[in-house]
Amino acid sequence: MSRLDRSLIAGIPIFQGMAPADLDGILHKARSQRIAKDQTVFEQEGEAHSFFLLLDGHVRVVKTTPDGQQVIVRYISPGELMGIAHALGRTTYPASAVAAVDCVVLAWPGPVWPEMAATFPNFGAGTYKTVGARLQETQAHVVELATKQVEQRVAHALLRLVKQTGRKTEDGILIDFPISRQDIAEMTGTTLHTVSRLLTAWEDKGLVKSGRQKVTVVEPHLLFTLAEGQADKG
Amino acid sequence: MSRLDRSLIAGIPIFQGMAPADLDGILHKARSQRIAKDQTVFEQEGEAHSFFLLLDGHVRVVKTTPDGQQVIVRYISPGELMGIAHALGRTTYPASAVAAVDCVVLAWPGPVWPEMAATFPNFGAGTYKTVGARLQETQAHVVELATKQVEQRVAHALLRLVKQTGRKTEDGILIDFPISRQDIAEMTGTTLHTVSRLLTAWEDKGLVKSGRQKVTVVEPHLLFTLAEGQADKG
DNA sequence: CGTCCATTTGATCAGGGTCAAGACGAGTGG
DNA sequence: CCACTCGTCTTGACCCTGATCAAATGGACG
Repeated sequence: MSRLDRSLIAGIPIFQGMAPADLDGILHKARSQRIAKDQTVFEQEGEAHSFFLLLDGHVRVVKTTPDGQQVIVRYISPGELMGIAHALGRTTYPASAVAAVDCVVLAWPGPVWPEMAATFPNFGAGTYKTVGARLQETQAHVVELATKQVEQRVAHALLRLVKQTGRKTEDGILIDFPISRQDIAEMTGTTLHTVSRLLTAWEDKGLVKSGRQKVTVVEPHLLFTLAEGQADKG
Repeated sequence: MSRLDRSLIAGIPIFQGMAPADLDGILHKARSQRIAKDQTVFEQEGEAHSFFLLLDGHVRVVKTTPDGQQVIVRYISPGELMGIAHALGRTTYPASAVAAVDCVVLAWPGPVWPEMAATFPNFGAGTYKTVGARLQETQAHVVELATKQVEQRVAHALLRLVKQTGRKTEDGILIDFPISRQDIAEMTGTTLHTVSRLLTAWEDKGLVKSGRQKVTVVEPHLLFTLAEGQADKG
């Protein structure tokens, strides 16, 4: 493996405020790894030997039920940690992480986590803050699934993706990695058929443009009003 | 306020392995507080001035949507922490906590959290482990909402409550605090009507016995097979 | 050019939400 | 002690959202 340059991680929030020598020390413990599209970074139930930082690409975190159904828990963007089971006192990964495109990650052996957290308090605190933020998001997702209609959930999911990974194009804001109807269905607890029907309806209304594994949001604001649309069951 | 005796907290996992003097030090910073049934321990969006340990009673943690719908995120049992927003880098509570029965809690001012975590590493680690465990549970809840039928979700919810707070009676295992059909509906993303129908159906089959704000599970194992019952949408 | 996968779209239908009444039981005030 | 009230629970009727089933279309890629 080649020497890793500290510029790789200098700009990442969780390493903010560390001395160059510290960054080098952290990188020294890491190995860099490429993950081809559709390959897994780590697998649900697998021994949690490492934790990871995504340097480039997009990763989806997926939980699979015993009967084979899948739920996409979240998408990871560059600069985010993943597989931090160790920080939570777990020894196995609770979900799988699949590269949505070719990715580059840094990997550290799990056992160095406590060491790093002790040596660099900001890193430890940042990790916990990440975990806390994810707990909030996940709880918000529970509320959404429990109280909102499918249309609102799908609209919200698209808006979240746009915010997280949107790239401006002449048509509108493009979700910057390949995403299928099936993927959107697995994020929102519905079926690809329903997602397809919603997208074509929205396309007719000019809210989005979409194609094969591609979605562009043309009118985020209108989509937002749709996402907030009135209540339902309960 | 009267002096707090260390026996109050000596048996609680998160304080395990601390010297008596440490326990006294921790208690010295706490105040004890009674919360009458249906009163809130803390409120969603409110300034997170304190964090809490439930000593006695049962508390439900509730998120309310802008349009007034409620979702019960979890029930807290004696010995568990709640309102630990500070540990997650938040300044407001993300949910409300309501006493399901008359309760006794210990409360610490939020700002002492970092101090306690630094002084008692086990306490800090224990808190994070709690947060991690809750993240896992919440993600499992998302998967359940996204992939399971209402009947299975309600069955699971009852089994969780039985495991958490069940008390053996001659009829079976009683959920040890008042819980309404509406409460169960808010835990599972359905309506009180559907919960009522399910419970009467189960009662006819001899799986449960239930009454006003009271549920006893007679045949946990049969209920479990029902909860695991085959797949569905997706 | 053929194969495979993503997508679309129609038809059907059922799970469970909504609407509407009532029954039941516990607590309250007279 | 009784009447009343309020909140919980039950139950029936109806119907809508969205899942399921089934096929066909259309790109992408080897």
